[in-house]
Amino acid sequence: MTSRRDIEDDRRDLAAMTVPLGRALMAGEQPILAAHDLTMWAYIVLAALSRSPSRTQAALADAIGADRTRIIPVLDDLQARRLIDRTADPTDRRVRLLSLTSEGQRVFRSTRTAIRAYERRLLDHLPANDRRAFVRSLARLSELGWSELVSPGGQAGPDSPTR
Amino acid sequence: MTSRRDIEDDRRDLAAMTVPLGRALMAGEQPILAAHDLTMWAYIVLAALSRSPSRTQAALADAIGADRTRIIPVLDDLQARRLIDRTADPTDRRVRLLSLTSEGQRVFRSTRTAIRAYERRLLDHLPANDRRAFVRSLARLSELGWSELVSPGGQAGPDSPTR
DNA sequence: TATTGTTATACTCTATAACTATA
DNA sequence: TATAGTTATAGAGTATAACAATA
Repeated sequence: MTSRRDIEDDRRDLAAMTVPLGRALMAGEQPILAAHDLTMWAYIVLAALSRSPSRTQAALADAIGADRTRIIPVLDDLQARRLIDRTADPTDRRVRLLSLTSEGQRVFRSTRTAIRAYERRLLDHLPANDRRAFVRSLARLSELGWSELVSPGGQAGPDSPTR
Repeated sequence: MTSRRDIEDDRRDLAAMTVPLGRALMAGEQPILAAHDLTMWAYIVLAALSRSPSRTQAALADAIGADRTRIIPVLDDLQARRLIDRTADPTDRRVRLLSLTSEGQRVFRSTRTAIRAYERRLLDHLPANDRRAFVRSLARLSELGWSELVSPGGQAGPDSPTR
């Protein structure tokens, strides 16, 4: 007879399930983002600034796991479209203070609402209990931080990539 | 008072949690794969062939969501190391029959065992119930296939990428 | 001298197109 | 002519390095 443990172990690796799922989720968001005239990176920036304004671009890049140099064209565009404010700090003119404009907030909220509707349709494939546990677990693992994810309970492990 | 629904909706997007988790899982597997002298793609190929041998390279590429052209150097290497058999089908000499050698099976199994141990340490961060529900849900969603993931219950949606 | 932001360059991964051989 | 496999090339996305401004 086959034990419960054997059954559970007969599955794909977590990475082999998680990575393609992530790609599919990004692809699923794509048309929604396009309908709101946002790129993925632009949306990520708006989301980060909606959580909290940022005092430097480097801090923002760090918060979203992006390279410092890569968000610059994104910020240029968002600023030109008046979705973010980006002003030099008077007390340290090297620094750029970043925050959402009210229009930026509006665009972000409406985009996120559409994305949540998409996610709800997707999660409908799971029974209600599992659905809650799944989202909760995902959130929990996401909070862990790079090094604990890469080598749980363990030593150093490989460095975090810039993104 | 805040409703349960509001609390649940105050979270990151699924993609924003899933994609970084996937990257971390890949990074976590990296040292294990290196210790077994395998690249990620080599491991993916071994895993696919362990599930079922493949009659053509194209079918294998398709099964693992890879480009036909990209697995070729991987197969060259695995063959040179006697981890896979790769012989021309006598009935159609265009075709390459692919299967694991017994050494390939051994390497794959021992690598997967190490990866499972890593995953277990990681999943220890979740309560036992959630852990089971999480893995079960991940498996369920993974079975859905690209188009259902991208536009659940919906229309066409963007094409699947080659990988 | 150190740091923020920026620009220019290089690199990695992936996809596309062109070629060979079989059918 | 169509298909499997292969090779060579081009493209996207990303990271690295060098630079200007400010502290």
